[in-house]
Amino acid sequence: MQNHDTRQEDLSMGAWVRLQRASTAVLERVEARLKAAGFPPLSWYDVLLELRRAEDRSLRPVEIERHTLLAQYNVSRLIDRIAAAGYADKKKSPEDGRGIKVCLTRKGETLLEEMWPVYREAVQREFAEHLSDSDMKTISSILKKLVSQSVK
Amino acid sequence: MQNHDTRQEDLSMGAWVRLQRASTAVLERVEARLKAAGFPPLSWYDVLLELRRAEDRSLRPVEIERHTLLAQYNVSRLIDRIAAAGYADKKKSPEDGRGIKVCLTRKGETLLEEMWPVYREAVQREFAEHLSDSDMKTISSILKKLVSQSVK
DNA sequence: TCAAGATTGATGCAAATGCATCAAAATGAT
DNA sequence: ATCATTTTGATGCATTTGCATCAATCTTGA
Repeated sequence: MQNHDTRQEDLSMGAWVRLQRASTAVLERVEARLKAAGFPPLSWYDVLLELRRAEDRSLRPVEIERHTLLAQYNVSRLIDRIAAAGYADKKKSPEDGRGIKVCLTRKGETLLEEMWPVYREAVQREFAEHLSDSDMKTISSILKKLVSQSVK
Repeated sequence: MQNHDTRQEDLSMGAWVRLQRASTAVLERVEARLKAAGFPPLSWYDVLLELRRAEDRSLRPVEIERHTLLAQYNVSRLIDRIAAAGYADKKKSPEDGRGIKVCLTRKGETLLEEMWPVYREAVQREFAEHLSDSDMKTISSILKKLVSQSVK
């Protein structure tokens, strides 16, 4: 028998495709609810949330990059947009001449507070409502194995 | 106690975030392998595969839209790119004056055949290898509940 | 100390996506 | 049959992403 038999291959591809379809479908529905409520995309929320979690409510772009899995050039421009909208400030990093610090503004905190109930309900309705608590625990622990894996 | 208690909320949000992170991370790695091998993005493969599965190796754009969850305007332009590269032909639909039929070409079939081993191995290495067969069955059956849900 | 290399963040340009809208054809109700 | 409605597919425009590359600064090792 071959290294990868057909049965196992079907199983992997099926699970793979389902993972992609399910996460895309639900993400689109959640994003649609945020947009319908007049809010920016989820990526803005993610960044602002990371800022709020940080020590002094500020992070360097490179840290945001690591937290969010966004590409460097995307972080750079996402920050520009968020800052242009007044939800964060870009300040020179005191300890690293190359770097900047992205600081959450009061307006950014307010946005987080306003988005949260809408986001929470969207996830509830489009995701959590369809699964049991046990389902969620199960996929959490399985998917955890996929997030940080060795590069090769 | 409130309708949504904090414990349950943490559970849902945790599972939700993990779903998004995991699927994005693995998708990026798989796409990177395809690109490194000189192939077009996965969306091309998805479309061509749907064409090959179809009755006469052709589908109307609206059908592709439904199979792939891509937006209408994205399908329209993705088809243009795929056709421009010679992997499919756009023909007038005989039974519907509005419609077109997208037909898989021989070159498209060849691409599918050439991409398949690379795609298969990418999914194996970046996804399947990290999970047990039982894990894959489990997430398949759980995620199935999320794919087609009522619009509400 | 100082040169080589790595890290950080920005940006010009091309490609892809999202949005709104359009025209053409099909459908359906009267 | 006719007209309003729906469906299908395309497209102009703005936004976002991806790629390659850059300049500035930091780090390391001799």
